[in-house]
Amino acid sequence: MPAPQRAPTLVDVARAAGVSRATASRVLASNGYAAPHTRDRVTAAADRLGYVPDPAARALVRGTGVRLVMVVHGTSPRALDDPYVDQVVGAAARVCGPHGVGVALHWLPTRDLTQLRRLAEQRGVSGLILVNTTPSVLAAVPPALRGRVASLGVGSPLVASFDIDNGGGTAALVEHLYATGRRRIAMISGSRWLPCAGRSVRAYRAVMRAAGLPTRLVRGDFTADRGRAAAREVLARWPDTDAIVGASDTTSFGVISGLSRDGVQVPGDIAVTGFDDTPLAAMTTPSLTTSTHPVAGIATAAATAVLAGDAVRPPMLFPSRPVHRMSG
Amino acid sequence: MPAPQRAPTLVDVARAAGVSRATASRVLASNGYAAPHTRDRVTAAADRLGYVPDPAARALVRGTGVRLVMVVHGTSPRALDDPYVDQVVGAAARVCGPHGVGVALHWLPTRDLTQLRRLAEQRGVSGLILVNTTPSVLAAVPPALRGRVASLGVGSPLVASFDIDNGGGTAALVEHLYATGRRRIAMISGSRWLPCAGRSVRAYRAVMRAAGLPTRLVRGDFTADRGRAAAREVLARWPDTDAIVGASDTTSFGVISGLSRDGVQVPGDIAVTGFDDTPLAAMTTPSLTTSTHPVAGIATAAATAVLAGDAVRPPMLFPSRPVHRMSG
DNA sequence: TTGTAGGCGTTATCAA
DNA sequence: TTGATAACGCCTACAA
Repeated sequence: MPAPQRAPTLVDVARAAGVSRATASRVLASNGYAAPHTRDRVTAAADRLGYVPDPAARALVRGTGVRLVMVVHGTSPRALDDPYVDQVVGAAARVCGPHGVGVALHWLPTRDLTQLRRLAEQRGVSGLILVNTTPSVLAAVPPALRGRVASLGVGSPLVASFDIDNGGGTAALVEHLYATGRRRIAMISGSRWLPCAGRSVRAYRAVMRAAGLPTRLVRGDFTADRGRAAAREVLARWPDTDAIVGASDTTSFGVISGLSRDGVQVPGDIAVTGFDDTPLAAMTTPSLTTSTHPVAGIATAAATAVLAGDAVRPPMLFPSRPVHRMSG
Repeated sequence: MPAPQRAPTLVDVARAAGVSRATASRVLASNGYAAPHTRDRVTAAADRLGYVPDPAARALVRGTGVRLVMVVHGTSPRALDDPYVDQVVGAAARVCGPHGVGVALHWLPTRDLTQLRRLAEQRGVSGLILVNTTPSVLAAVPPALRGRVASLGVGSPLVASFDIDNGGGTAALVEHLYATGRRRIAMISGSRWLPCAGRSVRAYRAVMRAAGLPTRLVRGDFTADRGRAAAREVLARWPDTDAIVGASDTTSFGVISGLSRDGVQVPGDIAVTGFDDTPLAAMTTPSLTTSTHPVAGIATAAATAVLAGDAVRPPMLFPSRPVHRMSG
């Protein structure tokens, strides 16, 4: 038993199994030929020695990178200061260990989408996951990234999409409000430039039209502050409003906070719904009716696909399911 | 202009600068000698070519790993399902890119602390950051990790500590409650096994003793559900309680939710304080008085230290500053 | 089916 | 102060 401390390397395994490096490598990593008997001996030796391939060496020779970059698009670096981003990074970081890679977080300025090209060219980058994807971002994705880029949002023929069915989720909430007697339903939307926000708005419009009701739309930006202000705008323009659909939980927390400061009862006077099912949606008073999304599951799926180098498949739509609580 | 697509390598830089690989390497990475003139030429060439060292090659030859592992200690994998963990991972992921590494997330089961040894032996692991650190975890840290392990919590001679001044923060909150007239102050603590929870409890005890008041202590576990139940326990045992100090915001959200369901007014009847300044502490009704912590800053400091391979320094205590809102 | 040999991009140890 | 040169651990033609 020599080398007591050093981590076992491929040569150690090969020697222990009585084969050459190449054979051991073939069995352990590549899909090359190997006699069943040999295969067994090698895997047995690897297990016994607790062999773990060195990701650096592997990445070097294979030309694959060593880190998965989470690319968050936004106008300022503050785009990274978002619990949603953290959650997504956390989920990706969970699936990275076994692949011998890690997650890095990068802000992609709206002003300089060419950074995408630079990221793609970097050796060391095994793949990209796009967050807050817009059509312009998709357009800026260099072809060299094919097979190792995914989007948590809209996709393209080049970029695999792992998205939430915002339309369906919003529609379900609006229909729920209608079913519980609300008729003067307003919506506070998300940022104009985000495709997913557009889908929500369209769904809201569609349901209202189908019900023969007029729409009441105020632009928001996913922040609570804007939600608070927007709620007042709604009341100023349409004082008889009896429900407000927020584009995000955060928006709706702001809405409720603004309303209650103005002495408006929720849900007595106005019902409020959120979107996302933030952990604390269940904790507030009143608790927030919202739509829940398997965020971690989505990020996990995207990371797994990128790490596996899967071919681009048709967009994957994850469900948005309503959660009925006290606020609406 | 040959090789239009391939990322520039060290040879390219060397050739462009008219020096040898070794010299280029010395200038760009190591601290070796180089004539000022040479140095300039090499850096200029590197800039012009947009040279970025291949982290894999570097890690391979230097024996340094390629990922930073965030090790979260807990009894079940659900220890990873925590916004705090996500936030910490996100912060670390932000500082990783420039170093050519990424973050992986790993659950360290209380039952099997020997996993730490296995992690330490893995090539590919450049360093560890411990979360939810306990003395037993510290004891299980193998010496081989010296210089590349940090703890977000208690430390040891081997493990650098980046911690929050829970004691100071809690004391400030309790003193604030006292200053605003509360005298029958109860505390709902955190999990018994977490050192930081112990510090909070001690601080609470100390302030109460100094004020000549009896303590009212109920054990919590940082969850909202437990907070709700614990609030009722407090009321059952000490019906005249006029303030409750929660060990975490989540605990306190549960407390408030429980109290308001029982018709108790916050802060009218009972003041409630949290701990952590969760994003939504400001959004709830009533908004939560709590203590704020530079979590991202702490994680950033820890990650930076580990990536730099800093020597172990005395524990670094980050401030816990009270935020006065509506609940207390 | 297996082994030999060369190379991936860097760094570090020597001489020069 | 600089330049050859030998690793680092692994994969993959190619040859046997």
